[in-house]
Amino acid sequence: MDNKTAVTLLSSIAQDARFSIFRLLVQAGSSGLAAGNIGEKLSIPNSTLSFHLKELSHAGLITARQESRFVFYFANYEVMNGLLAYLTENCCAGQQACCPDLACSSHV
Amino acid sequence: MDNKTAVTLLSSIAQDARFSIFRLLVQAGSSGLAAGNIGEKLSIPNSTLSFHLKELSHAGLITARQESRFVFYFANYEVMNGLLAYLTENCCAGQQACCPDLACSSHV
DNA sequence: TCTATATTTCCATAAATATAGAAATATTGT
DNA sequence: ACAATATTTCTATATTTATGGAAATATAGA
Repeated sequence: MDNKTAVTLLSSIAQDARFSIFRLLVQAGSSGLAAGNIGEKLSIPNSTLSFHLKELSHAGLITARQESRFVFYFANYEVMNGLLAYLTENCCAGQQACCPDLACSSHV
Repeated sequence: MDNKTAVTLLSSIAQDARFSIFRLLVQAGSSGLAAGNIGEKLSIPNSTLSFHLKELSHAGLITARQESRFVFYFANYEVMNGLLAYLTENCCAGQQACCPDLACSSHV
């Protein structure tokens, strides 16, 4: 993970619609959600939805899989975790205990 | 933390210059960095830097403190951790073990 | 192949964001 | 008050990103 990748990933969820989409997919878990289903739940028009889904999948945060007539989308947990790890990794920068609670446990 | 706040925070670091600035401040730790110092290290013109510093501090990710003739900036670890916690909090969505490694430890 | 349904591309437009020079505004030491 | 230094605002411009209707492209069942 480098800055460029991190910024791309962050940009992909730093937007209302896409943040909501990602959360929905996170909650849907391994069964995923069909594109139409997402658009319905969030009241997003087809073309707009498609645009955002492409942004997310292009960044690598979600994955698409054709299933029958539908295209199912899934949250990519590993990539998300990679991003979080990268962020938390530098959160203490040597000096301990700058992160009071939880987030920094990753690189203990 | 709600979606709106999360998106604002994410937007504030989802940008090359600001991501670099934030990292620099994270590494600087409790001693912080003067604005001019940041601009020098990252080769960012005054006005551009000021714009980005305002974005970050407005979002709440960094804090400013006047010290002598300089304005020192500091990473706001707590806010950052709050964001990470919010992200990881929903990363498993009930079903366990969807987050193989580290990031999800926060809400165990 | 025809039809119905699902999703994506095309397109034009709108809105938000980033950039940096120049001028204005602090702040402090003398 | 003056001079020196630091930072911010103002301004215009450039660039990127978001939006959604309409048309095009899948996909699969009959």
